[in-house]
Amino acid sequence: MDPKQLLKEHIAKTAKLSDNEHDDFFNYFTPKSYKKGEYIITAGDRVDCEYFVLSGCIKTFYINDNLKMFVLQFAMPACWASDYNALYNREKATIGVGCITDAEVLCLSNNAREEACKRIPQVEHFFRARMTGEYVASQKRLLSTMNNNVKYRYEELITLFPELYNMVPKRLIAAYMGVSRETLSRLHNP
Amino acid sequence: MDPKQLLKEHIAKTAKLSDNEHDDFFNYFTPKSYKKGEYIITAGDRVDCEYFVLSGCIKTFYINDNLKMFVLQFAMPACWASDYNALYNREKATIGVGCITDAEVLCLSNNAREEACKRIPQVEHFFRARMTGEYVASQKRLLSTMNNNVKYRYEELITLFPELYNMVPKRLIAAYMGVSRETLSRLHNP
DNA sequence: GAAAAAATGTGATCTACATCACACAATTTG
DNA sequence: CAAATTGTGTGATGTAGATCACATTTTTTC
Repeated sequence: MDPKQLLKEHIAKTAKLSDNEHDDFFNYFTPKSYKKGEYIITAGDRVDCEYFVLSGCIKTFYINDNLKMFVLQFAMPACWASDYNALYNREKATIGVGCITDAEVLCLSNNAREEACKRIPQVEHFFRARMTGEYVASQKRLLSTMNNNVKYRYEELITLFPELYNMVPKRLIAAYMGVSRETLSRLHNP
Repeated sequence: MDPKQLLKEHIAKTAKLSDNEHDDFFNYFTPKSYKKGEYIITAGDRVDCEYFVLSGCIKTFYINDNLKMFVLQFAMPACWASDYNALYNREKATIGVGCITDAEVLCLSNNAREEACKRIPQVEHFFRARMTGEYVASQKRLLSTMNNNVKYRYEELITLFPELYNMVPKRLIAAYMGVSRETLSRLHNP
């Protein structure tokens, strides 16, 4: 789909932008393309942008001291990704962002977002709604992690996002659920 | 501390309200008092308000089908608490809110917040910043849960919030970490 | 301040998942 | 298309934390 249209429909779910305002807002973004396997943010980087996914699939992840990876998010089209702690608090990245497939994104810098929020109240409203939604989703995931076993959570995930089953290697899905790839593999034949 | 002043200083960390604007905003709140053990929100309720804690300690929690409780948050003074999923999406509460000690709060209804956000841009800015912060914190907690063992997370929690050690029963701290009270108890003498 | 209720400690046993090890399959690369 | 790389399946074994059971301590209530 046309990038501008995808963004417009995404925003329309929570905020009301006039066509002029949307044109205005859209100009704050810059498009970029990445190849499968490329990294958009690597731990230690200065983080300047958040990324709105147009096509492909992107992961955000954390790697601990033992080099074990945890996936925070699989970002499909019309999702946003970045290291928000680093972005908002001007700290170095501890979260990485990488491409699971070839991907196109729209980049929005911290400064651009803040300026757009100041100039266009409905843009600030949109980002408030977005962050509220992310917070609620993150809490739900935390609860599900504490409450349900691996099998249940795996089926929950694949039911919610069937695309992931073929698009994403199982070891990354295991890393999303915080279990070893062996354990995930053993769910089929118990 | 004076409720108005506590709220003012809390907001000042992320938004700039003139004294007039703050007076205006403050009028949207209504104060309430609760006794230790009382519930502010019970699962199944219609949720109309979020709560800004003035004094005491409040928990937000989820109870699963086996009646096992998980604590999402210990809200101390200058923290906010509610079931945000229910509040924003006009659904019935699945998260409860209860008082660990006697507590005083300021209630802000959904309508009041939205009206204040519309009329006072810096109020909308404040809530955006707040939700961004909550999202980042929630992700950090998820990572810590997947990455660290109980002992580490317990010490992390008590280091960050030493008040909890004496104020909150250990079984609730266990419920916050998603482990049994027995396991928490065994951390002392391993 | 005695009785009841709630919270905590501690042993014994069970279990979901981790880790290690290696075979096999699929995908990428030159 | 052959070789190298990356991903997946599966057995054997180890372990953190759950669960059950009961004793002890602390707090609440009348």
